[in-house]
Amino acid sequence: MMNLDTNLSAGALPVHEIVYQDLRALILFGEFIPGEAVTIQGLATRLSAGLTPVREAIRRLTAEGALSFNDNRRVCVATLSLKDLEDVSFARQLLEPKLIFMAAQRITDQDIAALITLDSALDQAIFRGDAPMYLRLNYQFHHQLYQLARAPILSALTDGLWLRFGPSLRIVCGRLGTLHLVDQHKETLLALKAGDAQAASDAILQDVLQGMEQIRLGIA
Amino acid sequence: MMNLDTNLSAGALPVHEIVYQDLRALILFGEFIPGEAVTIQGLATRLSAGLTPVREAIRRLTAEGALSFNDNRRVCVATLSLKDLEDVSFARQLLEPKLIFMAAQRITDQDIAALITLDSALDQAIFRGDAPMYLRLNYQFHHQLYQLARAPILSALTDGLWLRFGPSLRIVCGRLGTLHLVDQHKETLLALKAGDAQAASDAILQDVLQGMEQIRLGIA
DNA sequence: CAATAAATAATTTGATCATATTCTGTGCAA
DNA sequence: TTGCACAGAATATGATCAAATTATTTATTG
Repeated sequence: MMNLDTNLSAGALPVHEIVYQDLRALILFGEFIPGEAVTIQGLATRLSAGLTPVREAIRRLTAEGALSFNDNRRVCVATLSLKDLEDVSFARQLLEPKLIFMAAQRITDQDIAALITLDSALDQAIFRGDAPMYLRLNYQFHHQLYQLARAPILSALTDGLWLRFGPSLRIVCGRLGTLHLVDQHKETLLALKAGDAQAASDAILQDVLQGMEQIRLGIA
Repeated sequence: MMNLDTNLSAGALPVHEIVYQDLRALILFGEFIPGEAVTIQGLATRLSAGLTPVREAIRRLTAEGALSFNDNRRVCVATLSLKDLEDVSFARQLLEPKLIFMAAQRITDQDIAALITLDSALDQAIFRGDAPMYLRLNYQFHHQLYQLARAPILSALTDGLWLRFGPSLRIVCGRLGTLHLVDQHKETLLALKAGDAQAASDAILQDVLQGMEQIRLGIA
């Protein structure tokens, strides 16, 4: 007899995929401390999964630089040195404006409306001091723009960079209230509405620089 | 009694690591056709390994964009569209010169000597028409330079790009004899010897452009 | 005797595999 | 065309063994 819980054809995701996404989110939104040990069995228990799927998810995130595989064969959350951060920052400065430039050329009014909604929610989260939500929405804002660029490889590269500094975001959370910065998202949205790809690209560059600087202050 | 085959303390690599490296090399040096199906069991047999380690290696290479995970849950060697190639090329043009610039600032005479040896072997391979060896040595030449830059994150990003166009290199092999191009490796080495980081960086950019163009011609 | 070092035991964790289950596509029959 | 059975493949689990860490005990030395 067919198990009723079984995922049927359409939206069925393998467990290793789900574990990957869950673990990815945990890392991306500062739920882990940089350098923290990650055990296979621990994750299997925490996420109610078998060892093999967890193992697969861990290898994947290791390949993306979110986790590091030690000589002991143990895995821990990657740490980000100041030097590393500069490299991440360098790459983001090159990739992200390009992506936004590409996105700007094919963005629709509907897309822009969605981004505005997202950005409003983001403002709310800051106002409420809801750090976890802020981190999620801020990532989403950028991620949505990457998607619009229709450049899967560049998107993947840039997305991957977030995993590098994700664990360090935990520190930024504390500063949430003290962020009295020029809101580059608003600038970006204005440029997008005006159809000015270069201005949007420039605004995002400023946003990236601001973001990277916040992290630098955090880990310095 | 102790199994004699057992890997002992020192240089023991887990099977999943070995499988990863083997599979990576197969992909990187054009042993697979773009789009070719890759089965877990097939690889396990081919590489004399169990299913779990193979599975882990596959997930890792999927994360790096060398393999693609279909909706069917089947895995195949990633294909590279012209659009994809442009993105890879864009990223390489930004990252690789930077890496070589960094490398040039800390390179030693000994390092340069090693690169010259490598490059000579490369010339020999071209002369002999030994395509597989050419591919390996060409990658090694670049990879060595990445290492010298001491920028693990940028190196990893750039290394990852090779996996994207690796499967397409198979086509370049046929042209080996017809490559009457200015040898940018020699230019790079001269600049490195002269301690001119900018010139080395420029020379590598030319090499990247040449390489990407060869692939473009191949897949067009 | 106290303090440190060495050895050993216990526990945790990782690696791998054999096996059972589920999924996907295909061919056949109604 | 639709439904159903079958083969090939992927998925997932738990068992088993090996390696590494931690805790404990014992020995040694000043």
